[in-house]
Amino acid sequence: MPKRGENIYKRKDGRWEGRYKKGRTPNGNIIYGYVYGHKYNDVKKKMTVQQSNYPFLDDTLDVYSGTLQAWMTYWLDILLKENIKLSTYSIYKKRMTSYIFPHFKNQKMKDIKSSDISYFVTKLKQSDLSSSTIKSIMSILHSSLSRAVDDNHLLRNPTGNVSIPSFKKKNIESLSRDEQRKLEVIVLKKKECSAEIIALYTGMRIGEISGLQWQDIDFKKNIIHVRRTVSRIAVDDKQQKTRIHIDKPKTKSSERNIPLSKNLKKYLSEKQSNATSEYVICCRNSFTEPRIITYRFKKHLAQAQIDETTFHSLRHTFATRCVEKGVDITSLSKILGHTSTKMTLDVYTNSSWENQEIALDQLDQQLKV
DNA sequence: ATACATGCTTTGCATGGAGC
DNA sequence: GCTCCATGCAAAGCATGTAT
Repeated sequence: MPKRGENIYKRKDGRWEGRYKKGRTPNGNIIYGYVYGHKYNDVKKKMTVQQSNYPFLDDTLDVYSGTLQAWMTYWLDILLKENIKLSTYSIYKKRMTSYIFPHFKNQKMKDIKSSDISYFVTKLKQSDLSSSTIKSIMSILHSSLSRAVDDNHLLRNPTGNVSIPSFKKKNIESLSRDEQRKLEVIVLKKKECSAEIIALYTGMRIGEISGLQWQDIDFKKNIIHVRRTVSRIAVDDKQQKTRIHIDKPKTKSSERNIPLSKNLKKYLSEKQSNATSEYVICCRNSFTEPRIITYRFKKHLAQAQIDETTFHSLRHTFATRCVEKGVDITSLSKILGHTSTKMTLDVYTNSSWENQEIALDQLDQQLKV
């Protein structure tokens, strides 16, 4: 039976058709040859015969003669920049200039062999970078080189079979009901609007809360619009090394509407009446950058005598409470801004046994015997 | 169903400075 | 002198699409 990538498919007329590469047009498009047959196996045989006539396709290869550094810079600044977020661009730039360029110095891209890559990895492992950073550096290197291959500037990608050991995922953390209550007691006393309350009752991410403006809250329709994220990213600037960046949310599906529940509505409209800024979470009459929100959060945790945890765990807490209350997974996904329920399930299937029991009870109620 | 490649966001840790 | 915020650098963690 056909396998993915083999390029053999069954046609509507009942025949099998296989395609093999014959060469490339001047602008890099592949020229295919075709074989047909009534049986898959016939086609496969014919394909192997034909393909052996075209063993190498490098006649149209337009080898890039510049340095790795020149290629990667072109790749990032010209080919990639429009398609990625500024924050990603800034990370890539940093990894390139700090690790990749200093190592490969003026080496030409076409001369780099897998052994050079392995040596680079060895060097990185000897440094005290974490495996996730090494992975990230290597993935940048790998994707820039595979773009060179795709664009016919390089015969093969030397990073092909260099592997980095992966690492384990951590369990998600969320607050227990008791901890949640203790935290709420602390933050509800505050005069200013609390980021924690918003997180606990909407599940919004820290950057989203940071960018939340009063105009995003529709008190008539009872909806919170998630439209902005705030983050601090590294920039190429002599004056400043990092800068606050306000952008659209993480992904398309993150741009979403969250229902505004009754008590939260009451809480928010009270806070709105003495608001001093267009931003909901206010710091010096403007938005509060995520960093400051975490800073305050840690302080509140200490006051509430709750163990150290991350702000993101409030989002998990929200989701956990939703599961406990029997919110279905599809709705939860939408509220959290996941593109599919897959992510939601991946994260919350290992929630506590108690939750699973409740979920099963929910299921059980649908069973009409 | 799971793993991997890639993109994007948040956190950890360190330090410095304005303003009380 | 202390509190709170701001910044810099690095790492960790989250999310998605795609290949296996």
